[in-house]
Amino acid sequence: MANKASEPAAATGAPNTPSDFVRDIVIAHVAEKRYPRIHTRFPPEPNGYLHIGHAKSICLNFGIAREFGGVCNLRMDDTNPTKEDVEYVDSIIEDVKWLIRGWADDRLGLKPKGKFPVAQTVNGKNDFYLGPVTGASEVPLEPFYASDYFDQTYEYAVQLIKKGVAYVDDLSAEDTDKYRGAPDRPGQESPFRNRSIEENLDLFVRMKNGEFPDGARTLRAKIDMTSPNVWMRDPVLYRIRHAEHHHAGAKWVIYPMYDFAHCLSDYLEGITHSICTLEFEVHRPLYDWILEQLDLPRPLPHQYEFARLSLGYTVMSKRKLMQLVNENLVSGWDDPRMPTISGLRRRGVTPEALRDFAYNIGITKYNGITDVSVLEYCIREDLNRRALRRLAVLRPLKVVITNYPEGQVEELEAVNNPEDPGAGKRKVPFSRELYIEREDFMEAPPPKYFRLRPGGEVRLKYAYIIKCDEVIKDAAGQVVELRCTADLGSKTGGPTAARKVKGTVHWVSAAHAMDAEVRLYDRLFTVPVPDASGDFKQHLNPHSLEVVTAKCEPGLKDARPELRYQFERLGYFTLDQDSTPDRRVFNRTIALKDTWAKEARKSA
RNA sequence: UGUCCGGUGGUGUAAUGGUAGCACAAGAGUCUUUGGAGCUCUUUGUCAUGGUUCGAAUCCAUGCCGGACAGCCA
Repeated sequence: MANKASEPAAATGAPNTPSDFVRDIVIAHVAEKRYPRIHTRFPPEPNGYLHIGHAKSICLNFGIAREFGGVCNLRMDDTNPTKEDVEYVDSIIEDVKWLIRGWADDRLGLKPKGKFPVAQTVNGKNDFYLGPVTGASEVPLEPFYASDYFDQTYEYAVQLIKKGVAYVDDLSAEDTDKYRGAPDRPGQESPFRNRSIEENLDLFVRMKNGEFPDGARTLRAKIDMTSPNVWMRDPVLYRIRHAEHHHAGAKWVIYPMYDFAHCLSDYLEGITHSICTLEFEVHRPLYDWILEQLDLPRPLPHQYEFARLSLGYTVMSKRKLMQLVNENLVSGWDDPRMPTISGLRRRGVTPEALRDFAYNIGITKYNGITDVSVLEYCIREDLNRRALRRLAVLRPLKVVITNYPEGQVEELEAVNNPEDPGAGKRKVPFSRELYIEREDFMEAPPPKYFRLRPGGEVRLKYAYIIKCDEVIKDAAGQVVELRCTADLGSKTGGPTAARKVKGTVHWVSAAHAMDAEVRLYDRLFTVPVPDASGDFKQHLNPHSLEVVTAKCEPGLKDARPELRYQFERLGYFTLDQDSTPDRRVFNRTIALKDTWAKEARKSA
């Protein structure tokens, strides 16, 4: 056991509650009773599958909701119909629920299907609000959608125009670019910047009505073209897109930009802490500006930024992950080699392991690269506790026990999980002909090799000590079979059971073995930072997937997809969805630590 | 040569003016019917220079280095 709890739990007063600068801020706000309730949100754009970097954000946002008695809304940030799709919406919902189940699912804020913000009066002012539903509900629920707020967003845009702080611009995209200037050079005002409010109003309505083609005009905030912050140089608020929206349908041909929609979505939902990644830091003045221009009666949300996750030996951007999928370099978004949540799930990683990982890496504003070994450690630690031990041979080598009677079968007792006595025991059949791992025999082994060699002895796990008498080879000189004799008194409880033998080896009875397809995964890339320069795909690991036919103990016929298995001495495995009743398919989630491999590498 | 944000062992993070700690990684040992797990131990760090202070990783100044930002993407 690590000397720290794997689960943060402020609510129960557990000692190892996560602590970071974001939570420090929340703690201060709770202390001063700044908000009636802490309300966060997780707002992915449905333009790809969620990855482990999103998992970090989910754990932060739902973790805060959980620790401070708040709510975390799941919201689709879907303001760009040309890039989004319901396939992604569905996968996001599944992944989020999977990751927080049994941990923060009671903090998940959803809303009744089809419900929109409702008009209300607060302090004599007009307002819109859409609150969350948590827990069980009699009506069907769905996530929040930024696209459900298009009516309100439009309304707010009109308010900005009436106030004289937004205008319709006729500049082309190219010219908008030119007029913006550069970070170290001020921009210039658009010739359309000083239209009358009436003209702006008229033009904006006509934009909405579809009178203009894509790109013909935009609605822009009127701020300051000379601002040192490029995002304050009259940012675009609305653009024209004659495209059907996956959620809003065909109602709109103008769509709000992220900066305009996001702060308003936060406000409409009553979000208090809008937590995002560092690249939005320069957008924060705009976030605040928009909300402050509108005369909003309720407390305004505030934005806080933290460093996104970078993991070694993988890529994290949705664009690059999509490239791997589209170019068939992986089997799909849920390929077990992908850093996606669905890929990790299929690989056999549990939500607990992912949450533990998120806890361990912390939250800061420093952009570093996290070592994959941290993830691997969290996965192993979790699986070591829960995995059922089984015997399986990945690369079989036949062994005949010459002094063991032909036709005899013994049912030997094997421990299911030494870490968990409650997991019980099982029987595995033993007979004269067995398979052992090819790697567990060497004709001319290097020093410190503890396994089988000609004339040497090794313990068969849960069975006998055997001695290798004869090595049988084929015409090509390949070792194809070993002839051994067993010390028949060396079985557990036997007279010579206590004899010390250096090595213990796993095995499977040949006659009883079940064949299974086993997929062995390795890291997807060969270098720590594949996208450091050039084409990241040139660093793909050609050996990231190896498929073998393994010999498994017969009990593995009953393997269940929700369980985790350790094939002893090899690694952790889980049943893949490609399994059929006739053919089991296992994914290797992760190999066991292999100090022998390290030793062998050292001497090589 | 713009604005904003950062810089603590190899990596990631803590210490919020008072003993630089934790985890991973690495190494040594112990134990073991998994070369797994466990247990014990070890190596390695405050970007630099000044200043404030009894005392600075922490506050101030300057410098250096790194990141983000110039989509009608999010």
